[in-house]
Amino acid sequence: LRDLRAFLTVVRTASFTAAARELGYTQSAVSQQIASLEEETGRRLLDRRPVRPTPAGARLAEHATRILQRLDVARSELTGHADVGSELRLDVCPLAAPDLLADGLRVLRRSHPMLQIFVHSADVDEAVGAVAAGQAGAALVDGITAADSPLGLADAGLLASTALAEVPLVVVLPDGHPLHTQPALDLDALRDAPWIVAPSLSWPAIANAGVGGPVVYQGSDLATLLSLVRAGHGVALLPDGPWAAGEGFIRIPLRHPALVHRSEVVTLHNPAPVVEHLIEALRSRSRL
Amino acid sequence: LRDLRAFLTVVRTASFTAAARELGYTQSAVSQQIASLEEETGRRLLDRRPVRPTPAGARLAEHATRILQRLDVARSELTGHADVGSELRLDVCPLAAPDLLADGLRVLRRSHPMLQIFVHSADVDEAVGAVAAGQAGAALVDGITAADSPLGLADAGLLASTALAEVPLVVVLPDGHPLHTQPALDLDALRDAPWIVAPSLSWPAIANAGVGGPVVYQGSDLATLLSLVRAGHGVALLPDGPWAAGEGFIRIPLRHPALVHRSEVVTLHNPAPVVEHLIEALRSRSRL
DNA sequence: GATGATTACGGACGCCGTAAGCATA
DNA sequence: TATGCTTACGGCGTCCGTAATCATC
Repeated sequence: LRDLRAFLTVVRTASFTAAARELGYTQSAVSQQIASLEEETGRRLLDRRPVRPTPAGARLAEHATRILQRLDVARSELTGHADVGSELRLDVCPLAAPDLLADGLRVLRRSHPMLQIFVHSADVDEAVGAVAAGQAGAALVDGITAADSPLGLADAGLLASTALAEVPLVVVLPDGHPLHTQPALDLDALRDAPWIVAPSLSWPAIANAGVGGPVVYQGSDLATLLSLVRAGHGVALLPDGPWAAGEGFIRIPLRHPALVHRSEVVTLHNPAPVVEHLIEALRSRSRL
Repeated sequence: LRDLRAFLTVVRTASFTAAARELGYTQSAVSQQIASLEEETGRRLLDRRPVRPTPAGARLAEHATRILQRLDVARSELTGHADVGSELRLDVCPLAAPDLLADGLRVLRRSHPMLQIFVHSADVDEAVGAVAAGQAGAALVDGITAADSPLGLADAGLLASTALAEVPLVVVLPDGHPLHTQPALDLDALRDAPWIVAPSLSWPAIANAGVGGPVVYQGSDLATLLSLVRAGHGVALLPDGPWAAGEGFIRIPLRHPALVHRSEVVTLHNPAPVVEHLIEALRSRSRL
């Protein structure tokens, strides 16, 4: 039902008028669509002036997003674009296998010299959404999970994902932290620590492992994050690697729970040949 | 798009006529709906005589199933049934926390003496589907996963699930099997073994761990499964517990990968009060 | 009083049913 | 030849746009 699309647009733009313009309708039509939805559900879905979803409306918006996302994907798969044009958008999360990305791009530039590649830095949700919407040809995403377990970023079977890398996790502590002499750490020991979260690390996996405590900063930038750790404002959890090097803090392997930082490449199930080629290049250079 | 519902019904019944009857349309209407879908996608979705989905049609059916499932859930959540009537259907997988189920039912019968409870044995997909369709009030499901990791049975955010139990896994070998003296086993050692799979154990998690080999029997019954193991026809992977006891075979703990058998209870996000009560009873008796 | 959501009403399009056509077992 | 899917066509309902109304900042 196209009412759902109208509803989502209204929620996003917080305006009937703006939504109508975007969808090519009159504001009257949008108003009727929302009224139709509210009558059908028997509940008020939007507060007016300002236009905001009610709790029920927010829940519906969640469902509607997923529904339309899957419709988009279904259409993309069925229309089966022969190949991407002269441009390819690639959404990447900052910590998702950056070394492999460089290799993959090199391969792609050699085999498709005329292809213009837009590398778009994004968080996981944005990257996955871009692939689902057909805006990006592929997404390099990452997250925390158990070894050999998929990240499960999109709805089941919605998108295809290929594992690229799994690296150990390290707890990053400021020098002089009470725990900084430990050879390895359990998350339990840091249960009430102030966590500084790298944006691309899926916090739910950690929260699920029983770690609580106030989050003092949701970093969008690794340098800032590390400087905050250095200043003693909190501790961070990062994939081991060169980006976690520097002065003023110490890296200690995470012992328990047995989690890893995993990178995957996410695409449609029937990607364009260029994208398939990229995936194969990435996969062949992966250690998994 | 109600075309999708028609399409799914046609696929399920393998007949335009039967689908039309079930949906309250004429066969002509259904034919037009399918034609509309095929024109819109530009691909043949069904073979006729016999009526079977083409590969593209099968893929669309997968998407359509999920889409309509989520629509059902959205409607259920929004209409917000005050409470279940005089009946409550509970779908349970055979190995999903059977001890907790017994406790939960006892609590429920005490607090709601007039409630008639239908306990419906089902596999995971069936159970989850029944909850999504509003046919069952809750489902007790199980599967194999890493410790503290959700099973991820439904699409993200579609249903609410609560962890009930996690128990170690044991490899069940016939007496005299070459490996039967090992104190613990890695799955690698059994890579090419003939596996006998308990239906409620999610095979993908095992396959993902790298275990292959032909599956000689997909059991629907634990006694049969164990007798097959006893007869030397294969090896099985089961949650540790009394159901895995008996003569003629031996249980050996699974050491690697670090997987557990996990049970969850799955419901709508806003279940009826009776169901909420059941969940609370289960949760409070759980060790998680 | 202006911006913006709602209500009233008329026209166009889409969708379903009836009925005829056609292919396959 | 019979079953069952497809095509043709007509009526009814749905949905959108225009325009007037109403509410809120």
